[in-house]
Amino acid sequence: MSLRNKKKRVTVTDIAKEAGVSLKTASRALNNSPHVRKEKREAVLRAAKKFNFRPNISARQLASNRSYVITHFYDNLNTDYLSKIYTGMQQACHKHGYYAVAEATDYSRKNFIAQTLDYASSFNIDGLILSPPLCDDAKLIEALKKQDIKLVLISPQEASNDDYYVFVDEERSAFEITEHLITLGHENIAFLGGLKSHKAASDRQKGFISAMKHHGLNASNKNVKSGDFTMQSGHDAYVDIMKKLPEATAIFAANDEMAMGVIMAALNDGKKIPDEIAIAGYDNIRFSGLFWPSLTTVSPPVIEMANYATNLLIRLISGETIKNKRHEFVSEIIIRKSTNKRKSS
Amino acid sequence: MSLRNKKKRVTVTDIAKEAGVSLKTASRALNNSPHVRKEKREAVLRAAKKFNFRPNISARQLASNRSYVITHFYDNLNTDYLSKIYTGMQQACHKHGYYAVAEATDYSRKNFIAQTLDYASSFNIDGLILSPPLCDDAKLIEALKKQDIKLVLISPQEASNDDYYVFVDEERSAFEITEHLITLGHENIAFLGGLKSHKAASDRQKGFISAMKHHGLNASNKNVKSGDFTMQSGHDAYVDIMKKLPEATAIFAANDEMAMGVIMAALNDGKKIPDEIAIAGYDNIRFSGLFWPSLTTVSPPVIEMANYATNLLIRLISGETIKNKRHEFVSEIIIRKSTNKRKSS
DNA sequence: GCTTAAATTGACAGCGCTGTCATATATGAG
DNA sequence: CTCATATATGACAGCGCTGTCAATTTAAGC
Repeated sequence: MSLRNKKKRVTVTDIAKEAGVSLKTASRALNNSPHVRKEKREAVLRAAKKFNFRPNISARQLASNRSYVITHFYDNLNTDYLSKIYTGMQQACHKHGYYAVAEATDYSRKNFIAQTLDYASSFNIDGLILSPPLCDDAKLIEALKKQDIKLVLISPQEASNDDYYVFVDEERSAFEITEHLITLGHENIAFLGGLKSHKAASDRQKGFISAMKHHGLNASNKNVKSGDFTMQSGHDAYVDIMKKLPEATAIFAANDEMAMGVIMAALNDGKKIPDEIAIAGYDNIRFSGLFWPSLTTVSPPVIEMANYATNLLIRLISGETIKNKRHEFVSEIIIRKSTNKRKSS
Repeated sequence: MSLRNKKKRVTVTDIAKEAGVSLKTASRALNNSPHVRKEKREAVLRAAKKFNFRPNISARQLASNRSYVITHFYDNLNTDYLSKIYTGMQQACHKHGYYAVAEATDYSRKNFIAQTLDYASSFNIDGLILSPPLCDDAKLIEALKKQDIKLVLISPQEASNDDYYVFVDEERSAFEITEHLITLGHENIAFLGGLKSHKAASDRQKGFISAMKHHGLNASNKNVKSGDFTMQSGHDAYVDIMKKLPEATAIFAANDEMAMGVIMAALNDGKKIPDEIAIAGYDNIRFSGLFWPSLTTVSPPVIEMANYATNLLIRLISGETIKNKRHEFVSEIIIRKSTNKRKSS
């Protein structure tokens, strides 16, 4: 059994001595407790800085019966998305001395809820971030709450009055990117949507339609197709669109993968992109910037959302009462090489 | 300050009582210490199971002056790769009661090493996983070792005699996937390589050439091009290849992104894939399976590598002496829709 | 200035576990 | 069967911090 070299650690006791206060007062000052006189607080903070003090997280965990661990439960294979969430969590956790952990779960498993609860309690998790699809499982959420585990949801499909959550206005972004195409001079624009059951997809479609109407453009059945979010379906949709709406000069797909499928079909069809046909996507997956031509798309601020959610969670764990249960984010429109001014033919 | 409900926790003391042994013996049994008689060990384990005992990690951390945290330091934007490493670490950490943490660093920062050391010591990290490019920074590694932090490297470019590392045989996989093309009947195969300074890329090129030679096929300058790993460069390379080697019926690119660029250029060129030209890539990025046509490629077992590396690290932390410093992995060839039998024209 | 309430401070115990070291028990050699 | 050696076990302290609660100081009211 080898042990880490016992370099003498700087402890709160050392800081307290240096600052001329008691252990407990030093602890309070270090933890931003409001019940510390200003001069003492400053003395403590000065001493901590001088000694380059780092609190021992394990000791704090043990004494306070909290884990200082925040876990993101997910069941999702989109590593792009997961990484962004993790990054945002990390940023927030760092600042407050928490650990961020990401935990894959198997949503389809029979006793999923029981296993999840078991995990959360055995690791003594303080707070949980839930992303789709887990954030829409009312039973899971209820069970977790019963265990007194704090929760923040990311992009739930249904807004609940009881839950804290962050979300992004999909309709607005779809409106904006459609408007971008219109501003470029496009008038015959097709929309390629996703599954109807998917709320985000239908929000995006709403945004498209209202932008078209807002600008006095046509948005009938001829302009709107449905895919299943795969590249293949984007490819097939292009063929279909060109049959029914050959005058189209722009296509807006409800996700990047379909947009890429559209691009490939268009190239295959001998069209120049973006000059003969402009193509926009949605999501800004990592590959969108690497694709060729790079894709104009909507970029949801996932990192910021996760950061905000984590901060919120930490405040909840600390016992703060927070009125505002929801926080809205706005996506950024990223203009790349797949869209351009309509060339008058 | 709200506190977690104090449900009575099951502690080692409870287990010890139930099993009729001392606290310490129970602790030993629970930790697989060899110095426990069989019957007592079994009694303890039975009691632990009966009470559904979960050790309190914080207490263990505090008492043993170890953090039970393993961190992956990286400076890499490839979220696919990072997620896989994290998954592998998680699997291993779970089994041994460790926490897995992933930490982005900024390698280009001036005082990078100092900051990294500071981080590692303040979080009391027990062990570190280093991936490219960090795993090739001799100075960093030396500094870390001086702090008595255990290290395992993933895929370092240079094999060191002092370091523990896992790696994958790139040359062999490139050989195999080339052979796959040859078996399909292709004879005029082009290779699209990467930057020469990149060891993996040149290993892949070696594999290609030796497979060609092994089967008595030509592998001259005409067959070998260089790209820069981007999709755009794959596109450009296709045009170039078709100029110099118009009889080519297959192209093997040293990474998936270039392979996708090749596919797009080929489609644009009016070629049917895979019937008129077969295309293979390398890396099996997430998008390879979603691409259309889906990409035949080489899939390095990143999760397994990270899992192994983490297990190794945990053993090192526990003080085991391990002779074998290196462990080799073999990639899998994944055959999808971008390659097929050569159609005799 | 005196009383009362509020804010601030500190002494102390103890979170649940492991390391140390002394003690007890088993095994082997002769 | 005895002594020496190896192996197994347990008593105890203490890791560094926070919660509790009582003691002290300060502010407020009149």
